[in-house]
Amino acid sequence: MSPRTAVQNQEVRAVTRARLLNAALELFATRGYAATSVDAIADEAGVSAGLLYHHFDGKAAVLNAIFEQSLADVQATFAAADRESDARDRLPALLRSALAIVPRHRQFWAVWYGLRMQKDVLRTLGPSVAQFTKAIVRTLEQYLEDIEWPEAGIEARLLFAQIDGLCQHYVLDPAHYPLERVIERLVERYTGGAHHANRAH
Amino acid sequence: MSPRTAVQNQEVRAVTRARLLNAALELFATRGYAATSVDAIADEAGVSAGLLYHHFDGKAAVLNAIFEQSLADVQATFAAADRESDARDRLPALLRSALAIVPRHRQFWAVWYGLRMQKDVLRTLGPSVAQFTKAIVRTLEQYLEDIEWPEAGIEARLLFAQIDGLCQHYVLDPAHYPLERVIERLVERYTGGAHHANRAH
Amino acid sequence: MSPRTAVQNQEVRAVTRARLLNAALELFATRGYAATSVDAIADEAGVSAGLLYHHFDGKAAVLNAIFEQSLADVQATFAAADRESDARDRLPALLRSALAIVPRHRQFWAVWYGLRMQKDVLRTLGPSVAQFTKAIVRTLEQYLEDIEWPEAGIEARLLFAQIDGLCQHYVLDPAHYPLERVIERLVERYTGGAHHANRAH
Amino acid sequence: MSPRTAVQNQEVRAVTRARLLNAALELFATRGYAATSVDAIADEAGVSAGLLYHHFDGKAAVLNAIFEQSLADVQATFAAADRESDARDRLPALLRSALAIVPRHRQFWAVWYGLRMQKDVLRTLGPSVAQFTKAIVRTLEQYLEDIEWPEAGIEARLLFAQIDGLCQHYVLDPAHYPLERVIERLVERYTGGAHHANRAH
DNA sequence: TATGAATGAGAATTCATTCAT
DNA sequence: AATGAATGAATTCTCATTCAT
Repeated sequence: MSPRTAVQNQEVRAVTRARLLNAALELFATRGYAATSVDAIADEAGVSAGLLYHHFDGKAAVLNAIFEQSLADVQATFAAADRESDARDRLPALLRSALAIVPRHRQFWAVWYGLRMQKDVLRTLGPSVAQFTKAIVRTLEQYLEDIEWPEAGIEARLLFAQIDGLCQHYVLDPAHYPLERVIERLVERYTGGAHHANRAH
Repeated sequence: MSPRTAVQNQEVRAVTRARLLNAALELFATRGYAATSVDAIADEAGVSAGLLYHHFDGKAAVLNAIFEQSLADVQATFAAADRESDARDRLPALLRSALAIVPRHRQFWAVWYGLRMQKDVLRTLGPSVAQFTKAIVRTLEQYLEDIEWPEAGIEARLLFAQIDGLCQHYVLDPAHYPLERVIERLVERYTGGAHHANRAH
Repeated sequence: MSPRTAVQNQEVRAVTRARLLNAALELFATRGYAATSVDAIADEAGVSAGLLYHHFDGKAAVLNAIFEQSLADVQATFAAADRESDARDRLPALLRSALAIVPRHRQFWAVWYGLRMQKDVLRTLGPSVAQFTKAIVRTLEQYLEDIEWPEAGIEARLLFAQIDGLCQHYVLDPAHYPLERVIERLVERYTGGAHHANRAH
Repeated sequence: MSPRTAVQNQEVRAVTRARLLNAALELFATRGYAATSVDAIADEAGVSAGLLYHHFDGKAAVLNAIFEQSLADVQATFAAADRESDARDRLPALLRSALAIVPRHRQFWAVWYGLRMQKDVLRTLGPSVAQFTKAIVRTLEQYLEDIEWPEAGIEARLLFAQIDGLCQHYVLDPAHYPLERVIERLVERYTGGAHHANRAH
């Protein structure tokens, strides 16, 4: 009774949706959310602007979908670190998982860093996004306390600053940023007797 | 026709210009550059939108002026650290100067962090802005080499990540961020035998 | 390919068509013709928007079909009054038939009253619709002349105004409008010696 | 300090506003509210579409302004009838004032009649508009009771139906409608001993 | 210097309609 | 017969910018 089968339709829809999301992600990342027009997204995706509205309620909904998509992956990865049985392994695991996440979601991070200063936009993105930053600091602080790092509260701020900062610097110039070496250096600092002796020599 | 003297006019001009810049800074910081209208800036400044065009060539020029204003101060402050005679004092001086700069230019940093992922905007801001980030990393690397820090290249990345990251985290929540303590912790890490022992014990 | 017989298909077609017309009537009546989208009609009818185009040439054709459907009934009812053998019975018969027609076509009247001021829409609805109003006045005038009502031309205007007006007022609030009593009052006025006493002479 | 004087500006603004309102009234009346585009209004007014938004919040606000403008005049005229000292004069005064109002606001009535079936539009027009019809019926009923007309409640419905209906029929064809004679006939009916003779006895 | 009316280009969004299946 | 993905034109609205005064 249906022209295409339901499955075929679902596939077509999924493909178009993915193309729109990719196009939007690309443009939001390079031009910024506010400076990207719906027309430009549709163009980049190779479809008409009207079609975007069959898939999303509007530009804001596209942004939302991007966040849902990427944050789910990010949180899943962080959750994996949390399942390490030995407390000493959690921080390295988390740091190394960042090494994997950041390049995989390079454009998403560009969007995120371009928006996170604007509270009105964040408000439209649901509470989990707004709390994202705070949640990470709390996790880091817990990990540091678990390995009895002194002044864990302050150190957590510094550690988070390092992760956040290097993530951005990588995103700004992924071709040249020595992400792996920087993260390994970071792992060293927070590993084993590392907090007794800062250098591995 | 004009009841004002030339000098009075100059004063009025300067005041209006400053009001426009402050208004723009405030709005760019909270709403983002692209999402801020010229009308909104003029409104916030308490003048007509038309008047903005007597002071600036357009919205982009206002952004430019904001960068000139703030970057000049930032660079002057960093230059002061550079004049420390003892190489060991330069890094602490630079870190502590950040402590002063960041709160003073809180809104500027919000604008900067909201824009720096967008290469097209940066291009309109002149080459000095685009090179800003790289220049700082080079300076940091130099300072670390001066104190014979091993792997200064990688460490400079981490150090910059920390500075950049904490600056943003402060800007995101200035009321609660323990900026001073975080920076002092940072100074400790990079002072004296600090690179031998990461903790102050 | 087709598991239905031709007869079954015809039945299904008729049902779908009726559902579409009902849905359109409902929506045109409450939102107005121009403000009702084809999608909304299809939704309300529980079919896809595409299917509407298998039954009608477009949105305007749906409106046309609604008019054909309802006007046919209206004119048939009025024609019945015309067949009264006694001239004195015609007017009461017509008035009482209105009592029956109006509630039966409540939504149609809402559409009609919402559109009849717009000459461009009327033009697309065929000449019979445009002449509808004038035809009724002529009939009323004839009926009044038949019972030798003085100034039948002017009185026909007033009588039509009453019919038209009460029809609208009923449609605006069918739950509370005392349609029957109002019409009976109207019948009284135009019955028996009423028009002798009715004038101030 | 201002380029044009404040008064000059006010005049220019008022002129443009009036042109927009006239253009909108004209188009709403002939094409209907929903079918009239903002572009068409601006075109008809001889200004750019953007300018409309310097004067009104949007299309709905234009409609609102039209209602405010016309309803104020209508209600003022009806209020004048209410000030007649002799109860017997009130109804004739009200009827004759309609004779004056209707042609003066011909287009407004076309808009009103084209919209009043759509409750969602009315809701945007403020409560006074929604209650407009009911308020008139109540007034008419009161006037009829004052002159001891029997069954004033039902008669008020009929009287209102007549007024409303003839108003519409006039609006539909102002060039040929014998408005004055119809209203005089109406005045006769409700004047003097008419209501004694008017009943079917 | 300053205003604010005015514009035109472009933004987001809606919608009647088509068409492959 | 029926679906729903897709389109393109139109619609509402925003906004940077100009200009007469």
